[in-house]
Amino acid sequence: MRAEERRERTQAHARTDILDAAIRAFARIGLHAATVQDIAEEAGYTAASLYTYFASKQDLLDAVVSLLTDEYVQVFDQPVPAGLTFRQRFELVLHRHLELVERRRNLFASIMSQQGEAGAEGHNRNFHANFERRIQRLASWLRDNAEAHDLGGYSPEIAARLLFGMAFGLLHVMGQTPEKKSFADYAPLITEFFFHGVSGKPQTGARRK
Amino acid sequence: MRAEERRERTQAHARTDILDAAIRAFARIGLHAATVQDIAEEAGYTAASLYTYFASKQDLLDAVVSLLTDEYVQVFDQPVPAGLTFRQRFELVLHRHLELVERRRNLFASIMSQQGEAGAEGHNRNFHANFERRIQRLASWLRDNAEAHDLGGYSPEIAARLLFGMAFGLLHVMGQTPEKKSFADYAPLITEFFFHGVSGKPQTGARRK
Amino acid sequence: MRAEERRERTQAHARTDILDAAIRAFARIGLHAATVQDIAEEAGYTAASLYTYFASKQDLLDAVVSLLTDEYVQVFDQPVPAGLTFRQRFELVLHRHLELVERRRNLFASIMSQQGEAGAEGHNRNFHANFERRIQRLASWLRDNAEAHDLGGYSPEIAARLLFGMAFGLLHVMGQTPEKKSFADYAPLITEFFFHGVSGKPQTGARRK
Amino acid sequence: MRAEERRERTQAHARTDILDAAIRAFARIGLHAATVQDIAEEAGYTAASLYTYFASKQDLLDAVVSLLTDEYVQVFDQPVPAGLTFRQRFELVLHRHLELVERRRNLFASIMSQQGEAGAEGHNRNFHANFERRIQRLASWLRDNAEAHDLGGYSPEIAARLLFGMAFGLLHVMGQTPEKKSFADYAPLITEFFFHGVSGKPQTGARRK
DNA sequence: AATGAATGAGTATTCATTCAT
DNA sequence: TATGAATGAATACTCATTCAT
Repeated sequence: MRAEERRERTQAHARTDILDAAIRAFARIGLHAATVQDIAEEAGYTAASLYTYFASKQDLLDAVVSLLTDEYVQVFDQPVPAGLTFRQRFELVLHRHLELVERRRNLFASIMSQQGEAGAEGHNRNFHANFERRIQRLASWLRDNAEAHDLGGYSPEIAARLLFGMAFGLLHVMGQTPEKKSFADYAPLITEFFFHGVSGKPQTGARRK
Repeated sequence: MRAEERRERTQAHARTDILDAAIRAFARIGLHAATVQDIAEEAGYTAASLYTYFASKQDLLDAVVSLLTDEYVQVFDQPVPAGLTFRQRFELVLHRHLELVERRRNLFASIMSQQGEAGAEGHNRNFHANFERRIQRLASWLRDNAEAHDLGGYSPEIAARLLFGMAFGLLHVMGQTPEKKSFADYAPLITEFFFHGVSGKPQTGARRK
Repeated sequence: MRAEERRERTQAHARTDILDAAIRAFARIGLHAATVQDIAEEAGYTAASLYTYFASKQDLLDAVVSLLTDEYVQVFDQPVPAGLTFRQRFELVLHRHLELVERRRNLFASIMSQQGEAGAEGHNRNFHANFERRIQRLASWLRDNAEAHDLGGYSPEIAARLLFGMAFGLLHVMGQTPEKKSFADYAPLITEFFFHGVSGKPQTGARRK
Repeated sequence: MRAEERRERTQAHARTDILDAAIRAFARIGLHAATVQDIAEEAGYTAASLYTYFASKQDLLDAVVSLLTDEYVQVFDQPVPAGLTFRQRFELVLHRHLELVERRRNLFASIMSQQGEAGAEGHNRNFHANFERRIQRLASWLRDNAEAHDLGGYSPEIAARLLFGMAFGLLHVMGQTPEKKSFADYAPLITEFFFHGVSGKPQTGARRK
């Protein structure tokens, strides 16, 4: 039946719209502060209507987190030009990720931190699972792309966590620096640091920003 | 008047007790999930009584965050043995910080992430301020302790954020690793990575954990 | 037009199907707990579709109650063998009624009690009316079948209410008694009690169950 | 401590007040229809305040049902004049019960019927338990007061259920009869019927009402 | 005729906060 | 100073009902 198909697609579209709206609402109001009402308004629905598409607020929240994780993970599947060195591939992928993070800035931080929270087991299980999904995908990418010596003996997973943390640490620079440089512009800095730490070839002259 | 002094001291003592209780409650129940009731119970007071010492829940929360930041910042003032190299001093201070973080594990993550949250301006201003206080103190320590070339051209502030992030990134390894090693045991690894990134002297043989 | 007739018959058929489903749903889920959704599912329709056949949930509920009352009332019109005494006819009709009640067990109790409820006038008016219809039909049957002395001076209506109540009172024995005897099996006991109370010819030996 | 005692008594008093208000609200609005809001208004509290005294609406409802059952059961412990026959004691106790039922009219019916409802197990368990408590207490009273032959072979429990049902059946006469006779005035009629059914000494002349 | 989708009006419950005692 | 009691403002979620397709 065509009708059914069309309906399904419309339904899926509505779900997507709502998820997008939820992301905006969460980013604007805060992951905790945002009420179902807020999300509904952002989406142009009434609160009751959201329950047509999501069983509960938690369900909606889980879907958002999964969506963002999917976005992140998919970056690894985007093609990269042939002939690049490991470091070049590294920086390219990092750059793409930082662009993503920039778009979802507020949420990224929220989600990162959420899973550190104690409390009602259930709530955070999903946050944690998605965080780990990111880490594991990044680790697996490292495993696939780095030669044995490229990681200098660090396990891909540890390296992934360190890298993830570094990006997170820099996230808060934004808004601090007068020149509104894009967050993605930090890709070279992070890359350089990842590869050589502070002992990389010390820049003579001006300090690196 | 002595009486007044005594009262003040008693009052201050009560505040401290409550703050400690709040920290325990937040760690156990979660920063968001913990109610004033929960904190009061943990402190052996009634909820109403807390308002004798704190103007609002937010006030209490701010005090907790400040307290934790104070703890962190004070580590820099603890004496270090003379004659250590920069890297040795670095690792020592880092070790002490990781011990601190470990003790406050749940809260550290919560607070880190909190300031990423958007939302009702007021709520997070304090989180952000305290986060920055940590960063700035760390940066200033780096400035005071590192020779120009020690940071390889990275600004102390950027270096501080990167370091902070790295530690945060590793925080989640805990509970994953079978051997219940202390979080502070990661000090050498983080130090090594901070100084040389993955390109440090590549370990021949087994990968570093 | 034939088409119109057919349509009407189909429509009536659908109504009946829905009513049957509603009865099942009410019995299974409870008169109050059952939602329009529940009834629709039981009937194989969607909730919206029910509104093609019934103006409102209340309308549907009223129809259910009327249907059950009709069932009850119709028992009086079923033929009884000739030559029976009043008491024999009484027990026969009672037996048939108890069979009916048994089939609709859960609902009978609900409806009995419902009309005792106060509340939004409108809701219960119909419950009450149907209850009274049962009482009046039973009273009229008693009037038609009992000789003046058969009711010992009790007005048929009072007798009807007492009889109705007795049956209701026993309804809750079910499930209590280990032997899963049919509810209709209580017909002789109720009959005997109706005619002689506890002072009927006292059974020597074992007590009656 | 006196203060604590006084507080406890005040608390108990408030609970009682609320229960009374709840009984009024349930009677006026209906057992199901009454919202926490309604009950609170009737009690002169806000809805939130009720949660100081009762953990949930269900808790409050259970307390109401228990209270009414207690009232009923306590009647059996009231002294009866010495030297009365079984039948005289029976009618006296019945009379007192009918007075009680009359005062709580609407609720009695609601509660009677409630336990017949199917649905979410938990909800009705308490209703059923309290109903059975009444039956069992009545049955035990019959056992204690009736000589073996007084119940004509009926088990006390069955007799209790029949009696209970009869009263319930007559409950609906009220409001029908023009003369606003008290419900308790039916005690003699029910007693006579309980002892002899319709075949008691047939009244010559006018039918009994 | 049937339904997916949308919604208004609830509904119980929570919680930070106030205040008289 | 400490608290029991009271409450206003939310908040997630439900459900009967409507309506365009």
